[in-house]
Amino acid sequence: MDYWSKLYIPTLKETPAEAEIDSHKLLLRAGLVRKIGSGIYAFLPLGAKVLENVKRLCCEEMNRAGAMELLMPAVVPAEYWKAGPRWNAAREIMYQVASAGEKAEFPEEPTFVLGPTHEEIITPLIGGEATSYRDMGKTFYQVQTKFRNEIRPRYGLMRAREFIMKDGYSFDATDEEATATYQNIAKAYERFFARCGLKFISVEADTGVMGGAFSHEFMVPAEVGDDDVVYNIESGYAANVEKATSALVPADLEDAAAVGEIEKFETPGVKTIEKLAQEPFNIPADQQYKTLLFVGDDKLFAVVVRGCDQVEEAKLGSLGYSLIRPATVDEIFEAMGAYPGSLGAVKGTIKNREKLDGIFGDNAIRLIGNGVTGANEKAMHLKNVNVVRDLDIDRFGDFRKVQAGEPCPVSGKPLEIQRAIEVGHIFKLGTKYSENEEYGAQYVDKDGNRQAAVMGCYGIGISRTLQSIIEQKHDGNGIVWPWSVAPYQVIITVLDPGMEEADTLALKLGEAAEAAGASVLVDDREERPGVKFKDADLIGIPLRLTIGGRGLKNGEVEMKWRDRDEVQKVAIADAESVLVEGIKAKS
RNA sequence: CGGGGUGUAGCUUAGCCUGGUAGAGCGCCUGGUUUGGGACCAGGAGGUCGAAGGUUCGAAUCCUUUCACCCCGACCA
Repeated sequence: MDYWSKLYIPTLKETPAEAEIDSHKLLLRAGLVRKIGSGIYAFLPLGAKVLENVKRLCCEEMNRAGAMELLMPAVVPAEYWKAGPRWNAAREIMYQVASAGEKAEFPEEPTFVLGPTHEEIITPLIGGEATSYRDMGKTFYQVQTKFRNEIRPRYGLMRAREFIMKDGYSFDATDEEATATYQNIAKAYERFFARCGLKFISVEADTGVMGGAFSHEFMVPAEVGDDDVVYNIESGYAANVEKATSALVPADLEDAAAVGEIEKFETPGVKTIEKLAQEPFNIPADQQYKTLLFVGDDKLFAVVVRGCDQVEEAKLGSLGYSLIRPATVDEIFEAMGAYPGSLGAVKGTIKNREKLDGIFGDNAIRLIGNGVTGANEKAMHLKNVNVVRDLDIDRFGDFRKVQAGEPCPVSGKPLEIQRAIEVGHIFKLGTKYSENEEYGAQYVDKDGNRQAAVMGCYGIGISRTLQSIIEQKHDGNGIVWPWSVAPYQVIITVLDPGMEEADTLALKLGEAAEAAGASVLVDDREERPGVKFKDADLIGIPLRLTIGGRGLKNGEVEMKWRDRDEVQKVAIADAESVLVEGIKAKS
């Protein structure tokens, strides 16, 4: 049982100007965190308590799933990363650590880095010693501060440069066992997020730089999220927009026959899809081919989509390049002989075709059949361009961003899109990290053959989950903590501290609540009642017990749940049993 | 990295255009009156106006440089 007057809970009446979204404002106003720098936060005592609660729930569910907690270093020798498969892609987000002291050096190549994630550490750590098939079927996890040089930290703990993460890693002997482990952890994740009181959905996700066979994200629907989730409730289909597909292009679609010879026509001043869609040309965007150039691992390539579609850059990952960026205007001109706005992929019109490592066509352009595209000449376009006959496509694939209303790939019903916060992400990695002989993780199977362990990795943003709970559980008065993570579960608001009868009753009921398993905060401050009620609401304690002189005179105390409006008056004689009953119902 | 914006007391901010003793509200401290949803009165503490340089008799205010932070975009495991 803690007494407010002995604690440090600096609540704020006014919102600091730095906070934009409700959960960030409440983190600050309720005295949970304070900013130290951009994307760098300190947890104050109350915030530390919630963090600990979220962490504990996570550990409980991981343990229940059979995983083992360990702890790896945050400062990591850079060789570990250099030996791994993604040093080039990942180094930009890693903070470097120089040697220390007066003779500190800051070499071009980092000596140490601050760990942004730990595949590169655990693979040699466990893989180097786990040498028998008997050592497989193990899952490890840790809860640790992670460091990532986010280009733009945002919204308090939502996207921070230093944050608390639970990261887990599994090693299995076979692909089937690895899939079973993956599904087992996915269930643990669902239990964890449910216990946090969150509404969430799990969606198919892009594997990104992490790589691997497949992946799911755990998403908390919220307008302030950074991701778009594509879903259909009836069919249960749900995927990150980076990964989502639709049934827009029928599987049995027959390619249109050519309708006539290609015709070049003048389009003075036309550099955009919209311009071409207007008078006097009137060519709808969905009848135009849009040609975009990218650079993948220093090689130029082109992607052709419909004029009305957007390229989903995450999907370009399937092309096999490890680093992709849009091409510059100069690079485009050198290859195509034209500038953006006049580009096209028609055979024979590209000035330096050999400079293009490939031309990739989105499946949906087949819906156009015969359409219009740039002539790779200023102010000229081509019509009657037939997909099969005329376009110089090396390979078709799914490269476009799905839009709301398109048919669900499972049910054909319209897809919906919802903003969401990514709080967890799991990957079935396969053997990407384990197959390397020197660095990786191999074991010897029953038949004496050397095999690469089949790995998985599993992340939960603990501090981000904390803020997501606030984002989803708050009202105009403050936070509404779920019982499971609340910093205190019961607050006893003593309106007349110093009145012996009130203090004695508070102590008695507080002890009873603790005996029933609840954590208790007694507000014994010399403040007016209004201040205490406002503060109790702001910091979001689930159950409030009010003891005041007026009530005592009538022989009663008040009980109020933070997430309900009604106030329950309870006779002092019954108070203990009613309180304990309420606590038992929650635990 | 591109675009926009802000730095004045613990928090919210006025003053800046048009240079002339740095102001208010909240919070804090003392005393008093209050006491069931962020009380009132009186008194008080707290600021090198983000930093450096310049112009000027004089700079929070004008100029230059720089740093930090916020928002949008790009990026994002």
